[in-house]
Amino acid sequence: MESTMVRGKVGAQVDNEPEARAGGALPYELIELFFFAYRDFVSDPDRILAELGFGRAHHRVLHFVDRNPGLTIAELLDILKITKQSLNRVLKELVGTAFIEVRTGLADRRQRHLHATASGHALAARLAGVQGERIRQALHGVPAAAHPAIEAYLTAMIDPQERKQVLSRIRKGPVG
Amino acid sequence: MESTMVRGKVGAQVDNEPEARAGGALPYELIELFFFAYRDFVSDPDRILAELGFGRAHHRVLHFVDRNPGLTIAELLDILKITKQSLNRVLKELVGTAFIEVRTGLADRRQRHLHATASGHALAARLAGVQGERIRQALHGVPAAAHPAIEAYLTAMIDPQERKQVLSRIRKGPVG
DNA sequence: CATATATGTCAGTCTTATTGACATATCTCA
DNA sequence: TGAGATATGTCAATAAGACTGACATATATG
Repeated sequence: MESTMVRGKVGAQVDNEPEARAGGALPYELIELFFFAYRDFVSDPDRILAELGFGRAHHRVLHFVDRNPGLTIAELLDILKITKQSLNRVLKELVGTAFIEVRTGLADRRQRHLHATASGHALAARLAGVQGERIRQALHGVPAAAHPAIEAYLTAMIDPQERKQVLSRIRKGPVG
Repeated sequence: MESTMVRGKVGAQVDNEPEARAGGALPYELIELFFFAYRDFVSDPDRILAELGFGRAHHRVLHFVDRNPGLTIAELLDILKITKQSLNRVLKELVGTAFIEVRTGLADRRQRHLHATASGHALAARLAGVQGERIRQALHGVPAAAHPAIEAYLTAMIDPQERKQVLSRIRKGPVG
């Protein structure tokens, strides 16, 4: 009943993974924990967004615009990995409700630079707040010494080819 | 107010979180890492599923049925937190393609007990395999001593009210 | 000027989810 | 036994979020 290890290592009675053997038991616990953890992680913002008639797509757009002021359409599409048609509706709604502001590029007037407005930033911060609160309480039950390992683990879960780009974007610091 | 006959409670207490802070900067890195990590985590199965004309919904159903043989419709709905109408199409397709088998309950003939077929189990194992591989390589870059902390962290990210139920479901062997 | 680039938009489709309303079989209990 | 309650199935309409394809416009660049 050691609560932490991946289960089934010596599970004699159940032969539940015949063709699964690619070199050991599958980490079912971590697979399912990740699923449930992520679901609850996004549920907090979902409730707030629903009050405003927004969905997760709005959250993602607002979040990355807030974190990367001046982001262009193309950059945002690259981050979100969606098509411009998908982005369009959501972005139009966020602009229409004045949570995001569009400024024509100065150097290149074809570009659109996106910025969160004051209310956009407030909403983004509120959404990040509830998610941050969940993270904070989760970290609370874990030795501080292990916190870097958690970050390292999540980082290593990202596709290697994208990892560098994602990290540089994440760590680029807010507002500026 | 919002629940149907099928859904469980969703209303967590509102954690009023006005603007930014509460006791420090928001953990933006972990917020974004979780987002990107989860996206890539599901991308591997997505590719396999696409070949078969299936989507994520099929994956989830097949996964939990495979892991919990004999699962009833009601139990599955409780795990997935979707409506029976949503489940229906997906489940019908999985049954129609013989990845899942339905058996009428013996004790209670109203119930339907779901089982993965041989091919269903093979597919489930293949999907869990690619996800497990990603997890394994991610764990590789983290000191083994910190592995329990990662599991503890993910567990703590789950809603407290659900945590116990989720854990018992995850750790219990196949129902048989 | 010709072409490439950045963005916008129209139209249609798909998957996954929703709510609402019923239908049917079966179990339970008074 | 008969009246509900329960477990599941199904029809219909709708929505969010994504997609492809095609085309339009403005601007930059060589």
